[in-house]
Amino acid sequence: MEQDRESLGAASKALAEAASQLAHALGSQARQAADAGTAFSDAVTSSLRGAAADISAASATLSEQVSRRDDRRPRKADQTRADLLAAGARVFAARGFEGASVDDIARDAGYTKGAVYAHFGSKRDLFLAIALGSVAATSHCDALPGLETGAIDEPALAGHLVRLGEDPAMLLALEILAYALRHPDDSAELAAAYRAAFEGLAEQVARRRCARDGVTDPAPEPTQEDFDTVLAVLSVLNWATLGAHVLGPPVSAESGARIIARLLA
Amino acid sequence: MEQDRESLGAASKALAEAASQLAHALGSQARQAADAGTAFSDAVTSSLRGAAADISAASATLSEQVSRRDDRRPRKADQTRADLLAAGARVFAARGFEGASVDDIARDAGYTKGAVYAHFGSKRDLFLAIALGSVAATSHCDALPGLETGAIDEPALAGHLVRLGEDPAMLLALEILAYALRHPDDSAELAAAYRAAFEGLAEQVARRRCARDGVTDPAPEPTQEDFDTVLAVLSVLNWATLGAHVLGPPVSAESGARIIARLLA
DNA sequence: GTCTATACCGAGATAGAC
DNA sequence: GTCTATCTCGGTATAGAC
Repeated sequence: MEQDRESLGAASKALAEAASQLAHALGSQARQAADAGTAFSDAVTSSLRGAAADISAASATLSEQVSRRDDRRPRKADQTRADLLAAGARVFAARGFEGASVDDIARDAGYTKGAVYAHFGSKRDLFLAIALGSVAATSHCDALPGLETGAIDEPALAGHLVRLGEDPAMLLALEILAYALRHPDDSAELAAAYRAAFEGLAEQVARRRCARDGVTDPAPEPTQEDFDTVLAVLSVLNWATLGAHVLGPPVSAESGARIIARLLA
Repeated sequence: MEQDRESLGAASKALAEAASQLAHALGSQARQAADAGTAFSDAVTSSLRGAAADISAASATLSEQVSRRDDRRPRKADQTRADLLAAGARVFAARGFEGASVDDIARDAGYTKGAVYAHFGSKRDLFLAIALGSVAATSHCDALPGLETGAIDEPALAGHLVRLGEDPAMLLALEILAYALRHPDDSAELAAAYRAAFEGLAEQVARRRCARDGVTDPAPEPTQEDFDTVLAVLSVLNWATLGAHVLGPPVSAESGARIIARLLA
């Protein structure tokens, strides 16, 4: 079943990556036009999130959704592209952007360097494609079990955090953050993807608040306090799960779960 | 005045680095003996914290404290060593461990590679010395203005977070975390330093709690909830300040300040 | 589209002059 | 202690066969 999750994740990233290329194109245009590019970016990222949601909804009919036209050919290229993206996610997470070599990634995917440069213009392009796909993928996922229903099961949450801590995607997220901080030119599109994930969580928190207060609003506007809460939850989600690996007790998934429960009370 | 802070910081790191070498030696012994090395490590780290506290207390008589014996010589070597450590902190923060070259660091300090290898056995050794010094230095510093007194000045806290976000040391901390996660063999001594910082903050939070409740205990034992609070505060301190750089509003220092005030209420 | 071969450069680390 | 010169290796990226 690990294989199932793997292939599904790879496909998910492939779709998100396709959308990211659109984002890249739009981002470049907006930057060249030198006007406020946020309108463009936000439009793109909302479509990104929509695509990611589609994946989780209809995983069976995924391949048809990816290729809107020309469905007859076997489309071998998309498969190796997805393989390379998945391998890149693993290797970049394990060794970082500078530490990972293109050869490592190609071999991990079962190909050679030539295949990588046939699909991506450079190591940087490959990383950006992976990063955008990764951020989009984490934005749609059930970030916190039982967030909107109102019942926070603390042990279940702790288990969720343990799994998160073991997930290489967390280390990849750390590397993406570091990359964005060190490469301001590339950070704009990454930021757009992050913001989409952020606002999605804020809406969930707003709904939770309304449910708690007995207000029936299908799409409440998140308040400043909701945004603060999301920032706190995400901070703990990221920092505490990784810190637990290095530090051990008293830093632990259980501690993180208690804090998040406190923040959402 | 930037220079003053610079030279003081360099000296601080030099002292902490001297203590770190002791920690390294002890750590190796403990690991070879294959018994629980935590007792050794904790003893070392508490001495580390003591040394760091000394720095902030008596910055004027610093050079005498560093060299307990043989005070007559000019000790040029210690100066360049400190220069290299300070330059390494800058360059590692800016480009990461793998991205930074030894030549970059040497040039930033005003020397050449030869000087680096005259003082440090390898790039890894240099990084570890810097990492241990950096963690120890942040452990003693006034992490949060007005933490123990009980009055949290939210605007002042926000200003503090803005300065933190601009501090290259935050990016260095990110890199140290990534390095520790990717090099388990080296993470033990880093974890010890981190734990010392963590427990120092927990004690402050415990004192704050006692002050709030009207209990007069000069050295209260931190509770589990205190540790949770520290984890949350540190998570926000690290993740939110860095995230604000990439994302911009609604992720901001003000948001982080509000959260921390909420956590300490 | 994927491979092999290679150009080209910069990395970490060492040796020996001063 | 510090520098210059150099060794060796592995990196990104490209060219061209198949």
